[in-house]
Amino acid sequence: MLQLASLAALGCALPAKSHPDTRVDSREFLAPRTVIFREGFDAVPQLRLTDGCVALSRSLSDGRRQIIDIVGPGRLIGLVFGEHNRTTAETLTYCQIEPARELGLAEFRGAVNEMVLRVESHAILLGRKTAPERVASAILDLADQFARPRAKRKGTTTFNLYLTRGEMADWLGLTVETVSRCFQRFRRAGLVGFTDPQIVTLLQPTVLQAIAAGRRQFDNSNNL
Amino acid sequence: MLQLASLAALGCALPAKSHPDTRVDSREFLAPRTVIFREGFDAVPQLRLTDGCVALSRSLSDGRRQIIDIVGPGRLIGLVFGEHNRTTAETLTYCQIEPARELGLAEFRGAVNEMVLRVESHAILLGRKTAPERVASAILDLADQFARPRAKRKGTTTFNLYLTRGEMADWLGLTVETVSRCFQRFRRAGLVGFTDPQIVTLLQPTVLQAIAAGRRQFDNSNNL
DNA sequence: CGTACGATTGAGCGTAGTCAATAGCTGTGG
DNA sequence: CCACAGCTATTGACTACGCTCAATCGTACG
Repeated sequence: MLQLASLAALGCALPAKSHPDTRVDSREFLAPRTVIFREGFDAVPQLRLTDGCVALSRSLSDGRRQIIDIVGPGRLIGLVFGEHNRTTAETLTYCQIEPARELGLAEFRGAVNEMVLRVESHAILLGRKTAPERVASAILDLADQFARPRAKRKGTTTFNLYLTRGEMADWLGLTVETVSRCFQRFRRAGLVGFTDPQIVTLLQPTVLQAIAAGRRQFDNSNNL
Repeated sequence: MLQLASLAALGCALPAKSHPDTRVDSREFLAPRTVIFREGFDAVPQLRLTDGCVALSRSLSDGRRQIIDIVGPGRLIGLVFGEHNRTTAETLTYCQIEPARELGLAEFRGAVNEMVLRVESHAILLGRKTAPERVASAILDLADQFARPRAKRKGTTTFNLYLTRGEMADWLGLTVETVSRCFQRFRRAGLVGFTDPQIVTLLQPTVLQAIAAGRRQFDNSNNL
């Protein structure tokens, strides 16, 4: 029960009752690994993710998959400008979503800007960063999206890494094994801590930031 | 003079007079390798590329560069939704640009959709495709954007590959050498033809499409 | 209790990167 | 006119990062 206890401690998006069909607050909870909409299908109305974690992905015909973005609470999914969904959206946790109310122009521009900015940053990551740089970037991004503000204010940030190693791999353009090895290297170097593979603590965020940004002097130091 | 003759034959964006400061049609021609706007600087008004080829890129602090998109005639550059430019825009040829007139909603949505679609497709390419798959995808994309319609209607498509091997590498997340090797493999396999490295003819577009899409059976066949 | 799945770890391999040399072309200046 | 520098492309030899394959462990679940 470590898993569940940890989830609760971190404020994971678990429903009051654990049955996935439970409705809370007259809103629907979606179970983990539920497809919200699928790439290529008719566009779905804009949604706002109230709680949980969603992966947006695209696949090649032979099954190779690339997760384009990981979306945390508050952000929009299904920003579609054409007739069809560009990506598949899949929940990674219990999720609460609601139809996005009409957006003001400024808010809309902000949401579009954030989305494009993130995809473009991810393109640099995929095209030009090494495996440890990618994993460090990912850990920091997820901490930023999913660590509770209260936890962040204290010295050490701990958060739930909703993604499996396989999903991290599909996000970062790596394999499961490489992601796992990078995590272990970071742990041995004292940069992050975890007992359960999903519950991660940032121990040296500054060093992680340096690695994520590609400042190479940190690669060989810190007994990596 | 092969270079210049070929450029002219393909309708490259050369000014009537070769001096870069020449003005034609009361519009400005920008010389190749001119920076139009720079990443992080104050946002520039929307521009339409009338003629030529522009690269949008971002860089890491140590100089590693990722070209996010290659823009051909008719498309917009400087679709900015925030206060600062997300990317650097640099001409790769003589270019003609003009302020984009006010866009209708439908047109705007279309432009945004195309932009996001392209970046997301590029993310799959960077994260999940092999080097030959990337190069094949790039060749087809550039043929689509830069081959003249007249040339396309005939059996064989020939076009000017405005990018150097180095720029291809920065676009595809590879190195100069790997790009060059892929081009040579494709040439030996009879998929593309070129004497000048910039002037490329598609000889077996169907096979290139299959490789670009990642249908693996084509990798070992066709004496690659 | 058995099956399934995720994570980890090791051994070996292969794709793409690094380093280096060369050729070809362009533009410059003596 | 030629020598030279600078740049792009190509090619070869070697390296190494990350992938593949395989085995093991722990936990969840029916």
